[in-house]
Amino acid sequence: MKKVVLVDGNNLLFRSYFATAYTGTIMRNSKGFPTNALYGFAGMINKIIAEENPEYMMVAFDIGKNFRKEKYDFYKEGRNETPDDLKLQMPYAREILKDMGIKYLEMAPYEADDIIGTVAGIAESDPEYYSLIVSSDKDLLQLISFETEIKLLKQSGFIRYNEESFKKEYGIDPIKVIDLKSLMGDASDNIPGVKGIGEKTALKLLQEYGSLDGIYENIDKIKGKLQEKLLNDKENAYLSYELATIYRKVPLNVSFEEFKYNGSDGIALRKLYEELEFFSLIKNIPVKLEKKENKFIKINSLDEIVLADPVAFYLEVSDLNYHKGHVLGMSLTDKNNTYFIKEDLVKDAIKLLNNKNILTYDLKKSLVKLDENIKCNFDLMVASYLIDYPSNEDIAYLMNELNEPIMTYEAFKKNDFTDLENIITQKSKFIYDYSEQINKQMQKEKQEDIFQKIEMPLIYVLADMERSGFKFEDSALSEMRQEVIQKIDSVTNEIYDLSGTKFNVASPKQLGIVLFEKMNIGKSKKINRGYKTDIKTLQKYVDKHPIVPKVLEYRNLYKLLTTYLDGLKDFVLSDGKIHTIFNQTLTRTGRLSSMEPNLQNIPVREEYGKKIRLAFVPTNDLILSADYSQIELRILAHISDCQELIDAFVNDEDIHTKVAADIHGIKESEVTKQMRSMAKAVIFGIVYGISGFGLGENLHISRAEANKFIEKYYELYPGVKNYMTNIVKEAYETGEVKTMFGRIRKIKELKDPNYHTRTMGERMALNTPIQGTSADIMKMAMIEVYNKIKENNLQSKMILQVHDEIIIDAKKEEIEKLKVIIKNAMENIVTLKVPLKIEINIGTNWYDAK
DNA sequence: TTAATCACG
DNA sequence: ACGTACGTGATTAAC
Repeated sequence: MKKVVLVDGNNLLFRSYFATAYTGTIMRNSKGFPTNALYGFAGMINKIIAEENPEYMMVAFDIGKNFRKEKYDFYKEGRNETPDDLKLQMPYAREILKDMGIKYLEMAPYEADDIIGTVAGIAESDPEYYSLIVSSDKDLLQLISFETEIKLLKQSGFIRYNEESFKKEYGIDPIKVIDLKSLMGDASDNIPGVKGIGEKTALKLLQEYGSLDGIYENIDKIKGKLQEKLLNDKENAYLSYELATIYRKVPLNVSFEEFKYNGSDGIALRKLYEELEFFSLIKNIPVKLEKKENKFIKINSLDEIVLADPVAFYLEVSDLNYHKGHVLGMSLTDKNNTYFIKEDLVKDAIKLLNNKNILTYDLKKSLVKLDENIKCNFDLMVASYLIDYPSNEDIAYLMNELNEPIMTYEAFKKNDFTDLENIITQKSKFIYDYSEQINKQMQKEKQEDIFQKIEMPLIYVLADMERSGFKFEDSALSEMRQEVIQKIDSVTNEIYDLSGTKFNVASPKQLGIVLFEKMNIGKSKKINRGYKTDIKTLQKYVDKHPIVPKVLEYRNLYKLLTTYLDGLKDFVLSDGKIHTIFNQTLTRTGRLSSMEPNLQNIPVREEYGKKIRLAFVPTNDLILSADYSQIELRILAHISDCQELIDAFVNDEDIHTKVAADIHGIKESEVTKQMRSMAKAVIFGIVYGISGFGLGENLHISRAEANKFIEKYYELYPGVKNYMTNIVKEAYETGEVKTMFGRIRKIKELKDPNYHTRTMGERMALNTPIQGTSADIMKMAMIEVYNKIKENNLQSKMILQVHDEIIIDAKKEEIEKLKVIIKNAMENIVTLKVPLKIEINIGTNWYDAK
């Protein structure tokens, strides 16, 4: 028998609306459109699908006037008007269902209950089908029969009733729910029932006399007050009977085949979820199993593979962190065939690609995992990144964007990689089919140079760095860890003493209440969940109350402990090293990012935290660090063509001291430390597009004073001011900005109607050419350093990049050679109007290499 | 899952 | 009148 799942759509919508609306503020998308009910609704539907795996499914809604109301004015009277915020969402519930591929029905003047009752009735008369009704409305219990079950939703979870279990619990036949309701009434629907009779009494009467008619036929046997109540309200009882009865002859003209559930239209549903901003749901969109032919050859031996040129390959690994995962399989596609290659043949199969034009997605993953030198010409992930297409580590995002729906890696993994062969062969086929199109687009947008000269060669460099890893000696930190734990303990106790209360200091919410309500140490901006308690806010009161510096100390120590002392050791693999993953296709400016763990934010600014770096040690002999000195400012001087700044760099002046001297109109020798650091803040702020307000906040000076600084700066360096004006203007005209080397960043924010968003776009326009050019230069330098190390047959390894710094795990006898190679590569990789300058430091660990 | 916080350049 | 410094990732508490 085939199961038909019948869902009470209105019931689900109301439930999910009121589940969150009571708090007063409801979920909305960024345009302010209410979405709370829809979010819950979509979630519930997903859950039903997951739990019931329905072959047939239908959702019923109320619509228009209903006949009960027409007949009895009081029906559902007194019920609160449906909130506008919920009404607005109702049409979208239908849209969601449509895109999910689920049939829905609505027909005035009938209610959802009537439609469900009718359909369940049809199923009963057809031996092929049986029904499962999903709702939290007990009215529907009357529909339970030998072929109709109900999943009654509760506050959490549900109870499933069939004929037997219902009888057992209530002691009456399901159909008698109508009689029950005619006696007890229903406050929410304003069904009167018999006054003074509730569920308990009504059930007892029905168990004894069978039905409403039975009760009145035997009314003489009922004594006293009860009899009086029943006689008084006899008319209401029968009226209630009529109202409570689900009408099961709605003139629907449907067949069960229309209810067949075949999965969602992934593309349309994705679009809709994007509009509603249900990003978490997008990831789990169940994908319709494509019936389209996905022909591939599953090979048992490599001899079966005959490859034309070019050929696309795709490698699937069992974990997004490929350092941890293992190879699941590979697929190859050429103009004739697609092959599936099982895990044990992968390493040999990859050799068949020698001397061919190779296309793939995420080459770095394959290089790291297979440890083979694969000469690949085209990494679709990197190419997509350059033209602002989805370039997630999961190819599914790009495929979905280009209307080749496939389940996300997350869903695939959750599904234990079921259907591996089918899924991954689709991926290599996709790479084969779409690479040319993306390549053309890349050429059109003039990203070819960045792609060929920077990003593709960089993949090999990064793969090697990731594979090398950074040796981590956790034992070097054991003393520090003990000390930090002990300090946290004592600081916590001091905080308890000073505040007179015990609470979780790590909880911003609790801390806010203690500081700003209980102790009243000052004022703080109220935010969503309480008071703002970040460093900037707390520092205002650092002298006001001794608890404040203690809280700051706690925070500092807690961060060190959780993120670094405890956090890092979990990433040490069996080789005693930490292998990060560099994300090459994530940032909007062209920088890299590092994750699992992030090795680009290891403490350095504070002496104590910096000691974490003691644990990062060489596998060779020494750690060598080479960092660009003020690269972004040099780039600013170059692209703004500001002669004063260019001269300062050419003459190797201390730029911050010079600017401080210029601003104050004094000699450089007269510049105080404070003046210098203020100038530094101004210079950095300018690069970020700071306002007088922001600078003032930062330097603890008035906004007017800050403005004066900025004005003065512009006056002294008109080229910079000029650059800022021009780049923003250009960005507005073209909708994008470029780095010196032509890398594009599109800035949609500039077209946003929101003022705040637009000004943010302006600051991006201002900053990106600088940050991005710096990233380009560093990438080129890395490639050069890497090649030179190879050419010279050195054993030393580049292992890390931190935006303006590279780290080498160095052999001590290679140090002098390395210094020359690195200095030459980094300083001369491009020629600007200003010199590029690096500093090199060497130590026996990362801490000492500074 | 999201917000708050804080580590880095 | 508005809101107020660019680019990242990890952890925890709170929802």
